[in-house]
Amino acid sequence: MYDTIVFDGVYKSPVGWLGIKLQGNDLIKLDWLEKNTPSKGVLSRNPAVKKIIASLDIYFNKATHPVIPPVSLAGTRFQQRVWRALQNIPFGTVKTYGELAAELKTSSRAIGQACRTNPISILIPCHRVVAANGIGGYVGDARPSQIKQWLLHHEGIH
DNA sequence: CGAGCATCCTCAG
DNA sequence: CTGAGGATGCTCG
Repeated sequence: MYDTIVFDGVYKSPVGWLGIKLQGNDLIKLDWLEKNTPSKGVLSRNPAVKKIIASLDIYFNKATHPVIPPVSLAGTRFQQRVWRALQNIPFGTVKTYGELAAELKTSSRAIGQACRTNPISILIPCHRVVAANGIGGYVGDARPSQIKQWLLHHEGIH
């Protein structure tokens, strides 16, 4: 899946490993890893990586949403708009695809598509967007996801 | 332009 | 309850 991507660091969360990819000091990708964990590990001495790891620690240990470190997002103008809107959803609350669509004057499917291409998990909380009837999809899969359920539960949502 | 989406709503059984 | 089907806006080839 990420055969050609070399991450600058990894983070071991309670639900799986996250890969951290930088460009300069900006975070450009934070995504769930499958099985193989890059050899650099969590002990990177890169200060920018350490900063991101600290933010993730805050999210997973203190159960609040951390200040988002500098990111550089590659995407269309529409995707940037959706990703910015996602960052305004507070810890512990959810919105449906339809609600976000109404706010941004677009369609629910377009919201889902933009969520799917979000390059930065957790810090840009695409998991707080749920379907009108159920939990909705995650990481490109329309089926209910264990990770998404865990994250929502972590934020006190049943 | 056409197809594919992490959706939503309605309607028929 | 279930499933089919149309509406929807955006992206990619």
